[in-house]
Amino acid sequence: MKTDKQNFFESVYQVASQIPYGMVTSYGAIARYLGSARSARMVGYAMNGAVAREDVPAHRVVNRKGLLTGKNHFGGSKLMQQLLENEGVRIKDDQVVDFDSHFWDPAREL
DNA sequence: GCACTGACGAGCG
DNA sequence: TCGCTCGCCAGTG
Repeated sequence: MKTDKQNFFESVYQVASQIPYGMVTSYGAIARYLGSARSARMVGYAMNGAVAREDVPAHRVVNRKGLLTGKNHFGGSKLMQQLLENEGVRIKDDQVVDFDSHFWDPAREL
């Protein structure tokens, strides 16, 4: 609170909330957009609190391999997969099908 | 106050 | 080409 570090988390939430419908991005992409390309782990950590926020579609954020690494944090169910499939994103073996086509780069779009 | 962990990513062997 | 290790940054024990 009141710390600049908090701004980092807020920035992650804002970027994630700007992800278009049916699109996905990676932690590293967001981290790079924020200026800390090597802080992808922090982005994932920030998403931990983003799940509690409806304004932040954390299910649209996956790792650079398109793997739903965070699905385990979505109540321990396949909710994350279902949410993505509901948006037109096909999931195969916990991985985004045609990830490259659904990839949304904040640094490029924003 | 120190050390380990963690929804990752890139580099090196 | 595949697998392993190191780096980053903040939070928690």
